[in-house]
Amino acid sequence: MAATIQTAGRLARAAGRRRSIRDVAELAGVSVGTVSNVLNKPSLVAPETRAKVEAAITTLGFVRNGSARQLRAGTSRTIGAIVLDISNPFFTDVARGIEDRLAEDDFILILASSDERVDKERRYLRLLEEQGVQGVLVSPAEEDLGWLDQPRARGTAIVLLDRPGPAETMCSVAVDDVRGGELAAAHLVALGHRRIGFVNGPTKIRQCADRRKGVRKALRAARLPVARSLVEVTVNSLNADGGEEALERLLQLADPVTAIVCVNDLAALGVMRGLRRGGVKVPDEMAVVGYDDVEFAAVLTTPLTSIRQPRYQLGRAAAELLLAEAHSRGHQHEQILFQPELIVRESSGPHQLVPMG
Amino acid sequence: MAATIQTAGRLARAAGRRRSIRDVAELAGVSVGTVSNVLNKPSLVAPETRAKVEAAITTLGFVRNGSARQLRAGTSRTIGAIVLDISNPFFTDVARGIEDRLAEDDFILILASSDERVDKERRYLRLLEEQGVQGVLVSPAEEDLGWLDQPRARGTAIVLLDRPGPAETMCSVAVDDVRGGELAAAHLVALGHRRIGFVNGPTKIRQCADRRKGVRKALRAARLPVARSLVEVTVNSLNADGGEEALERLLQLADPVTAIVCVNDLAALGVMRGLRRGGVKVPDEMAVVGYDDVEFAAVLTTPLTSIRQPRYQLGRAAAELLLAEAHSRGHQHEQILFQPELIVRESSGPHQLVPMG
DNA sequence: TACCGGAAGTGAAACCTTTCAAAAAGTCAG
DNA sequence: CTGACTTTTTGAAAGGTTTCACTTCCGGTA
Repeated sequence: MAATIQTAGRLARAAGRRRSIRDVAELAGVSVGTVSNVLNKPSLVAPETRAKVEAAITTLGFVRNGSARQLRAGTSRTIGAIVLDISNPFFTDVARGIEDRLAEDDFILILASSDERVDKERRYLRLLEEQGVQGVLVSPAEEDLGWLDQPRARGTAIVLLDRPGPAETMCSVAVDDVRGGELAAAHLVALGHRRIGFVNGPTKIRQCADRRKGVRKALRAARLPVARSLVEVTVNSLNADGGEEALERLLQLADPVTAIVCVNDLAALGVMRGLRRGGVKVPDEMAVVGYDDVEFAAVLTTPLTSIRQPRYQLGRAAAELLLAEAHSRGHQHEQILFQPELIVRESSGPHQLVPMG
Repeated sequence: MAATIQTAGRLARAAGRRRSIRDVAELAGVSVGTVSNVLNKPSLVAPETRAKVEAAITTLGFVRNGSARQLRAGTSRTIGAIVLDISNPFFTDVARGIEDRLAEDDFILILASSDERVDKERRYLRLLEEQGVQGVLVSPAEEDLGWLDQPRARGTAIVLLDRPGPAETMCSVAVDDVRGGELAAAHLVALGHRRIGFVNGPTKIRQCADRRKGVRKALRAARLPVARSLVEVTVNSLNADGGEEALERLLQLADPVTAIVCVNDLAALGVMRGLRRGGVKVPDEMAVVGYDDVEFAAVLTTPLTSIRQPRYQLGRAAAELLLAEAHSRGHQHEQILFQPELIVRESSGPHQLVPMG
């Protein structure tokens, strides 16, 4: 698959070692302390001196040695983030939010993906600690958070990402999944639907459990009998095929549903695909609501109603909290819970009223 | 939108400073040199001594100071990558490939997104240099690569990502976009199409220019008159709306096309959406081919034929090259060009033969 | 002229690790 | 018991920056 088309040319690596602050000082005819001041506290240096030093820096192509700086100053300008899966658009947007916020304070982000594996998670945390990061944002792969105690005791600030934290003891940033499920179901109920299908994943995944809770809550709030108005279908793979499979089960019901809530957009896509194949009109004969508001939800032939999470804001807020925790000594831990948003599109139209059983 | 639900709890930061190798040595009753050896060359240390030291390390919760290590040893285990846009799935997959390859050699990745802005690009490169990275993978925002000369002269290894490099002088990894365009068009020609629409973006974007070249090449190879068999439509925004807009123009032609190649999948999605709205059947009345093979291409109601790029492999190869360049002194620069792959799905069916003009 | 005070610049110590020459300890043959 | 090894441990130097107590340099005032 790969083809090397060219292979030639010798490495032309610069001969000498990297220039140090001492070389700059020598060329500029000042002491090392002065060069350091030009770099860090320019206001303390006379303009002409500063100019001389800056000139020396450019002619030599001097680049500050971050390790030495960090070793001496004892503080870095890096933050780590350990996310569950870097190729998940959710975390990509979160990462972007983190990065943007950090850039404002001239921090940089070291991003690591744990692939939901505890061993990688821990290895990365250790590497980040060694790197001397000011703090780490973690979206933990497991329920148990005990492994974070030691690093915290050592002074590494930690903020939980996409996971509500144990109150009082640490900072966390998450989105209210219960509310999201509630929004989706309440929307359908408001449209007149009285029998709703819910395509869910395994409830040992927190998100699935929470969203389910929200869906049931919405029905109860509308004084609908949950047992009769909600048909739950659980699939193991939360993708389009899983959705289509779930749909088949829902269509075989004696007492059919008129609307379907899916725990994510990929599953919703499968449901919509199946409906089209079966000639069921969306939204006239079946309303569909997804979750996540992924990129393609808006651009489908029948645009998909979905629940949007403030992913970018989540990242920004997490970074904000971490910077605060890392900087100020007397810090109050905060648990921030973002609210998801219902984005109504064509896939959920008003239900043509049928005589209610 | 955000609501703080809890805010309490005082920071319980460990009192003392971080434990150093000296503390470990003292507790274990050995010299610092021995502790260092346990950490770096355990085979040199007698088993009992090693055990004592390891015990001391765990009781103290010692974490090696990476800055000091790097300062002294002169070499880090970090690699930087500057990509155009971290929220683009293309780069996400590439990043994953990079990370996986680096992990094998116990390197970690510092990932930065330039947002296609030259200033951010340069700022990040500087920060990475200061961090003492062994090398940097760059997908440059601009044609000009002069700004990479200085860092390279200073000894920072650089590999171009998703951009064929100037031969001989540096390593690069890219995907053959000309070939991709060729594959798409050749596929349609093979199906019997003799008049093909091409929805493209501005040709100053390299990818657009290259893919266009490939499309034309395929037609010439089939001995079709390019002027008559190819209808090019250029849109500025390469998204679904752009695609739908381009479709409208194509449908108004006196001599209509029977197939459409789109320069990316999002545009293809717009085209398909417009076709469905207009009641044109895919693939019977119009074949559609996209480019990128994004996640949703396979799960649409009419799955989309597309061109797949070996993104993960691209990342792996880039990391491989960078590690090689950073390690071995007498290094031959390599330009790797990956070949894209045609993924045939339902959206491109055989063309029902009409009498050829 | 002598002295003062503030601004500018200096230079050595400290940060924590790795490295390496050399010392110490242990092993074995003679 | 000695000498010739090998294995293990030691201790101090080195790496580049920041920090900070000091010195130097000035213009201005008494």
